[in-house]
Amino acid sequence: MSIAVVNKNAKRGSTVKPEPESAASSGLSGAKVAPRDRIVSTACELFRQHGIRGIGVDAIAEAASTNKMTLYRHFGSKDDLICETLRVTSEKSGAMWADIETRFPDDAKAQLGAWVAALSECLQREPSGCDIANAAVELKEADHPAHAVIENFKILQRGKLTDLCRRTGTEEPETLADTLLLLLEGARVSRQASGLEGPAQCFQRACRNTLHAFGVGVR
Amino acid sequence: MSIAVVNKNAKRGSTVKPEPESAASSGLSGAKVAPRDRIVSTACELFRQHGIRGIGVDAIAEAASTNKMTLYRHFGSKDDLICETLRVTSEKSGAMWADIETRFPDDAKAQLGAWVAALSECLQREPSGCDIANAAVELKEADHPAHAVIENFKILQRGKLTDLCRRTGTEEPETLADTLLLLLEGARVSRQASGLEGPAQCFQRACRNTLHAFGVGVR
DNA sequence: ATGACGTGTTACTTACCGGTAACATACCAA
DNA sequence: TTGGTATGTTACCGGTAAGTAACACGTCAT
Repeated sequence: MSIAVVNKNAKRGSTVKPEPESAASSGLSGAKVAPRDRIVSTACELFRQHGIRGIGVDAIAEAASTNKMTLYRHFGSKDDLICETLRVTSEKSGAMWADIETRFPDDAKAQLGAWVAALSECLQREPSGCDIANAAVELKEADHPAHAVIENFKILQRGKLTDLCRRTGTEEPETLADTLLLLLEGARVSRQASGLEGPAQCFQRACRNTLHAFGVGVR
Repeated sequence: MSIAVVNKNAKRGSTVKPEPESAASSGLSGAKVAPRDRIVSTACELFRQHGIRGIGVDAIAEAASTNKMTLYRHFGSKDDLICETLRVTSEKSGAMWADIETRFPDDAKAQLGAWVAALSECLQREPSGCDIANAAVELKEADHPAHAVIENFKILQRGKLTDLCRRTGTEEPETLADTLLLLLEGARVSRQASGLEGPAQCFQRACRNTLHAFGVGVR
């Protein structure tokens, strides 16, 4: 099983102090990010890169410039940490929604167009698919606590999008919203399996076609 | 890390012979399935149930009514076995295509309709998404041999579908095919994360709408 | 009978990984 | 100063996983 060597029970090579603030891969410069936050953001990144099962807590802690004990003081278990990263990811998505709403207040059609554009752009940038959906694929144990977070996010996302579609005045807003969600999830998973030149490349066009078919001409 | 207890270095509980032919979960009755084939079909099943990283070779061998040594005599490594299961899954998909073609010879529109219907039915039946796409999500190591199999399958599938769309006489057959693929992948991943009542439920309707929009009225 | 061949069995090695214990250190507030 | 709190360090435990070695057994063709 060619498992990528990422873990090996971290043993810091150097004895020197690792520069009190090395910003821990999080873009913020001298913001003095607390260990807990470094751990969460690092975990997000590494889970995305290696998969949830593909990275160990030790490696996460080390990459966050801290250690396993501190990690376990903040999160009782790896599962807890997983749930937290999913929650943070959900919140990021919520921020995107808020941003769209402030940019195009009271203009449902423009908001829907912005949603497609934002996700399309995100699709170009992020090589990995939807972290939440990926977690659902990886965590098959039916009783895993992450499933609650996943379900919650999916319901919220679907509700918001359906609502937005409804505000455009289209008939069958539910079908429109679900169709767009299928295209989105499909594009994200397809991007992982087939790259950017695969079916994912037509995500934006497919969305526009769909919107047009539902009588929601954008722009 | 609440890992489902499935492996624990298999130790057969009974000493009695396990009935020379217990059919190893493969429907065939007294067909005397060879160990190799039992292993492959069992692995397909268990990978789907627990994920590729979630099940060990020992558990697979035991579930196939054989043992790890025999498994390793047929497949040099777990990675080899993974590739083989993906190849088998690809072939099953190929069989579906052949079936559709024989049922509606020289009728591209009917074939496309049958494709949607078949996948939709498969979506109802199989709780887990596309095994190939799931493998792509789980195996993040860029150099994993399975990626060649995955890519090959995806290219083949896309080619076949694009060809079929082209034969319906529609303009932009590539866009139609890619849109349908996005809907399919999306439905499969959404079914895992949100269940059957989620966005996946509108897969068939979304496909019909798309076909209609591309001037390919089915039925 | 005699091999060869596929298979079963047991035991082992190596390695990783989640999680914990015990102790040391730094910093901040009263 | 004192003491609490968050953090760092090291070492360890138990479990599981991939992969291998050595040997025993059955079957089938010659």
